[in-house]
Amino acid sequence: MFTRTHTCGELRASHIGQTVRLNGWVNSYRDHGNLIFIDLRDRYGVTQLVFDTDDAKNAGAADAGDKHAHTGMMGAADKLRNEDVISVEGTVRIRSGGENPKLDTGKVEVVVTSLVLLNKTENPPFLPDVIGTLPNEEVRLKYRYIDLRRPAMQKIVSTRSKALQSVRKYFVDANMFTEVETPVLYKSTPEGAREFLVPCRNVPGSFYALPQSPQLFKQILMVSGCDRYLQICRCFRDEDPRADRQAEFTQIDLEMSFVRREHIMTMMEGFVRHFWKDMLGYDVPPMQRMTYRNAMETYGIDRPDTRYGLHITDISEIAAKTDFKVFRDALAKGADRPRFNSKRGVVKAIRVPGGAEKLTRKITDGYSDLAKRFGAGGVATAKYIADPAGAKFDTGCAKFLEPIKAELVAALGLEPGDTLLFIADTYSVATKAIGELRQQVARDTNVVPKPGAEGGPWNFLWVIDFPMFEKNKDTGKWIAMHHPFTAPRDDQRDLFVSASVDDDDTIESIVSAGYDIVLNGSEIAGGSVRIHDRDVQSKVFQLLGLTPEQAKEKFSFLLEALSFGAPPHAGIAFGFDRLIMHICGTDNIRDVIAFPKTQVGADLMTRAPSAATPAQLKDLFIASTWTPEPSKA
RNA sequence: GGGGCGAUAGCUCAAUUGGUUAGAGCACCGGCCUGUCACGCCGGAGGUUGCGGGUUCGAGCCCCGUUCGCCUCGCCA
Repeated sequence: MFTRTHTCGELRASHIGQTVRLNGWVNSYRDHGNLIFIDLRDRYGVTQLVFDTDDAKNAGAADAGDKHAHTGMMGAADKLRNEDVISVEGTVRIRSGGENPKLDTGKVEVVVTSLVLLNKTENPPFLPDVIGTLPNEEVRLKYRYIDLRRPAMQKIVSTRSKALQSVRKYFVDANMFTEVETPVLYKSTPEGAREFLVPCRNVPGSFYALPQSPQLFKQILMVSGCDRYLQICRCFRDEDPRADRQAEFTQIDLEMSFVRREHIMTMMEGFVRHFWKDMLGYDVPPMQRMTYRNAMETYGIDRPDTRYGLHITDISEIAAKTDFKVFRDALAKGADRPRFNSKRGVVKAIRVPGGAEKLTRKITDGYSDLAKRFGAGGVATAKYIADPAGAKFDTGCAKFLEPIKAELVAALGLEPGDTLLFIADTYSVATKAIGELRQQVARDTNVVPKPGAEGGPWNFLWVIDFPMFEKNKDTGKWIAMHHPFTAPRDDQRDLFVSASVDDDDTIESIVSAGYDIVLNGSEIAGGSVRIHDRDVQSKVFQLLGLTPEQAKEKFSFLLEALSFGAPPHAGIAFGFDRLIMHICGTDNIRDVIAFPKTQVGADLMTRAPSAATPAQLKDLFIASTWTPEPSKA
């Protein structure tokens, strides 16, 4: 009936003379009266169809008809509009009007002898064949099925599909991983991200949670002897989204038994190499490694973008030698703390080459606002300029810098024409603020290369040696930096076991066996060697402030499993959506998800979430406490 | 929860510092056109300027509130 013989991207000069049937959407039409061109589109491409009164008759169309009388096939072709779905039969021939080099099928056209209108469309809100600006995202999301017809979106969808195959090829086919599915209805463990809850009808008043990750199941699988586990799984975190983050996202979840850090890093680096080769033909060079401390010191962030310099320098010792109140006050904070302690007062600086010209007063004024958003007091600035009497500091806090000029020039490699930016505060505040500042300066001075997909460098990086714990600013309690099942680095075990609950400085200094993969400033994977020793796991819970009773209530199954022959194991999870973003060169995660959600978790197409009926709630023993706020107007 | 930006025809955008009947391109409807490929030509229809208040002789424009979308801080073990 309408079984096609070819796709719309398939026909070439070699098909000339053949009778073919094509199905697809009307991409555009050019109506010349008794000659009508239709560009027919499917996901493989576009083919030009011709409806010609004379030709159709010559080609043997049963009912060629006449457009002006609105009869037969010509009359029907005259009524075709963009996005109508049609099936046509016809003959392939060379284009007599010259080829169209923009189309893969541009040498040929199909003279239609039979037209079937499979489905007439309403006037669509926008056309997949976008000329100029895309409609705004609200419209694209509401009519997602139209947006997905766009070739650019079709390409992403198929790239994502190919990527899934590539993942399985490496792990399952080549490296003996077993793909295992774990529950989506899961036990609530209210550490970490906020969870989505699912009421349980059979046990009134109780709830499942949707998993933030299958972390504990995959560890239990290791105890089960699974040995090498893979799951391409959906995870749920009820937190506000960002450009590269959705509440519902996909992870490539992995775990291996009988390995330590080096083994799993080698395996995963092999995957990255395979994946980029498979997807883009790119050979990933051996990946650099950077410690967390080095990343924080030099880049002010745990996922450094190493495609550009603008390195951060700690000038605390030099800054102590000048009488600048901003520096002095900062350095007085936690002066008795160890060198890298989060509470120690520090002064950090960035040298911006050529900044004296590139960074206007307006731009640098904005930097203080940026620093304030991250808790710092502001940004001190000074230009270093050429002068007949020798290069000198100018503007900003210049006069305070003259006494330490020689040392600053040596420490920072200053050249005339540079601008210096300073942030002075506690280690944790100054580090974060100047790390954000560095990225803003990079954007302002145009030193960020195009993304790798557009020909820029792919800078892969392992970040290792994370702290085990960090302090929660609000509660003052220790929390696991990665998660509570992360093991201390092998050489830290004695220090860890000896740490007492109230010894903050020691707890802060313990290094974990965690590792992240960072690509161009974006975290694409994170994992760790896991704790496989029940006593070590109990100690972690203790340091996190869980009583033995609480630990048992929440994690008894894990502690029991660890005591019944748990092998050493380690794992990692890749953010699959982010991998696809990099491969496709987009900075919007919604572009790589077929049916994404908005900032408030809404699906604009289906209108989810929606209210439940009283009957549904009654079945679930749920009552809502929500009431609309009375209007203030 | 906080900050920023935005919303005008189906879509993308205009609309002089608050002043006539809110315009254009594309899409749509009608007509013409036999070699186009962003086809062309003639004509037409299409608006609660997101919504609700307010200021004003007069509001798309100013003020307040609100809804929705995007970016972001917090958050994301």
